[in-house]
Amino acid sequence: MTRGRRVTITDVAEAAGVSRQTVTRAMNGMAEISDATRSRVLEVARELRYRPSRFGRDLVKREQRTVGLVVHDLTNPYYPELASAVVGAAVARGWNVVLADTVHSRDRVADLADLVRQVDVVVGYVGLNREEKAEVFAGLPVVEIDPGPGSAFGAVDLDERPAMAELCTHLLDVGVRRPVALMTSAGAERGVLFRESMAAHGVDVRTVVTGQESIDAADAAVADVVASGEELDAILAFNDLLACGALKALRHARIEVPGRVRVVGFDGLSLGTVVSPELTTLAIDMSEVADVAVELAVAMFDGELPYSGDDVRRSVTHRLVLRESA
Amino acid sequence: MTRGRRVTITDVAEAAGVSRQTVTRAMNGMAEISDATRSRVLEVARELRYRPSRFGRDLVKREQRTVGLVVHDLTNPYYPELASAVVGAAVARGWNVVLADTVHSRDRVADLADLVRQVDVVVGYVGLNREEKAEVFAGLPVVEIDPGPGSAFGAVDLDERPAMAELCTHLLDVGVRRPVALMTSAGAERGVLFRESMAAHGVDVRTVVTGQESIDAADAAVADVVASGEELDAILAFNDLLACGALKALRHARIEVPGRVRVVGFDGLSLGTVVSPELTTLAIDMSEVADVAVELAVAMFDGELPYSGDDVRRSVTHRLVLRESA
DNA sequence: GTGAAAGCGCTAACAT
DNA sequence: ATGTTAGCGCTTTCAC
Repeated sequence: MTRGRRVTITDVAEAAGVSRQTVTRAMNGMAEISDATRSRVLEVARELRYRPSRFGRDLVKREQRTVGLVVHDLTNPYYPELASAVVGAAVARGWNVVLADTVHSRDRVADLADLVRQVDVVVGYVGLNREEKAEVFAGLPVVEIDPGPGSAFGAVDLDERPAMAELCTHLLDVGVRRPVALMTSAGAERGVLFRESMAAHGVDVRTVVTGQESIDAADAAVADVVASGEELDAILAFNDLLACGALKALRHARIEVPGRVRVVGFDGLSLGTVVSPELTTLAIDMSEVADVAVELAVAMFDGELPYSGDDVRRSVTHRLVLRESA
Repeated sequence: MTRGRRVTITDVAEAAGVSRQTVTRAMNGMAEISDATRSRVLEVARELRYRPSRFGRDLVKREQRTVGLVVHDLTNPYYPELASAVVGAAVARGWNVVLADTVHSRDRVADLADLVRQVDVVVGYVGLNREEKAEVFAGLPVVEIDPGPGSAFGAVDLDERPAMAELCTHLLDVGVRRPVALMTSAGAERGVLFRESMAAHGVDVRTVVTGQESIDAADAAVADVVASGEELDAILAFNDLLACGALKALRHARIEVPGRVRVVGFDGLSLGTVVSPELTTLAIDMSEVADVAVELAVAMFDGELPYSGDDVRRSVTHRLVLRESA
């Protein structure tokens, strides 16, 4: 049972009294071999617990392609939906996916450098600063998702503007006048955009900051607002997660949704259909994001596109999904 | 921009006028090289867009280890929590994770056979029949999660009994007399166990079958029961997903939870804390499951354990987590 | 149908 | 500090 030297094709060849090529033929179900020797070789291989080394094989075959998917935390429901879509897009193109999250990482730069050595392209939420990225990803096709302006790599940008405009119209139509933006940080782009859009219609948005991106933080923050007695008739949350937190707080305060307060999330996760009332949300189509990202990465890898610049930026547009909560 | 022959270490060596070994030294930040040549080589490498082949490297270094994680559908929140935990357990041991789901797969046997060629061990929910498994995984360390009796591989069994006993005591204590088991299929083990446990206390359990493992199916099934006017005071769902569906149906029917009907889920997903009321559930510790599974797989790979038999079966125990819904 | 030779791209070990 | 040699485990010619 102790692990010795790895069993190689040569061991099998010797044990079976044939050449290594014959073993290859047997293992890979190739044609030019008699049934007799094939089964004999297979038998020996099994006895020896022989498993072909993927490294030797891939080195010569060179058709093995894998994308490294980097997400922050699979425990945040946004990332699994992305991961699922990326796996789908990748397998459709015959690529493998190796998964890395940054939440389990003590040293992001080192761990990503490790990942980089195992994959042909990287896709996802990389989350390093400019210099670190340049160092870690030198020479590798990378497609960042929603990286903000000035990415030095490929990028899939998420465009919230049209949906945001639509949302504001809807909110104003139904009489919203005291909306709150529930954001993880004061500077969050989504919050700023909401504020500006509503301001254009003469409506003030108060921003409430949760600090953390968690349901509990959102729950607590909204509970505070409610307790303060301040009027509000709508909440636009940073994402669906925070929106769910808002829902919880309002439910505890016995405030009707959407009757008295409308709640809107961001992302369009399936999570939004789990809760009650179901979440109205500014949704992104994850399969589109994944498909565009993988497509871009593959094209970069194939040398059909450069590794940076406008040619490798794409945009995917949010859309307003009206469900029950607003 | 068209992709030619791959740039190899030899190309860089020639272009820089040094030996391949020197290129290796430069690329890998090794010691025995002057700063001058190092930077010259690096410069040439960058110009040529040289990236070392991981296959050549891994073939000689032989320290690259990866676990194949097989899940059914990342869109089902159970699997991401598992995936997150497995990634954590794997990186802690210096292993990579390649992710495969079976929902995107047209031909499970073929796709898993592909996966098998890229990994050193397989962990997860494999979902093939006996013969297919034997064929696909011949000679590979495999750890199945919750495979049921008679697995031919390593296994992490999930033991629901203690928590189930505790749950029944609790339910009876609070006066439950007309419980319903909300299951995906009539034969589901969890349902059977619940029925038996309650029967031991003289309480009948009615089983309601959803067919599908989805919130909507559960919602519809429970709505039916409610509409039928039949009395019920508790629902034990097959998992947290179905429990959320039950919650939705009850909310629409304006039936108080836990006031009039208690609802209990299974798995202990974080999903259960998103909904309101928060879900009471028979929870499994995913990090424990993942850790045990990866540990087992690694030990099998290292030749410290056999590939099947009682030595490679472990058990992880559910526990009752009382939250708001029961 | 089978084997011998050559080589995939890289690094370890041993020169110099 | 740099180069040479050998070889990782496999498959692809190309003989026979």
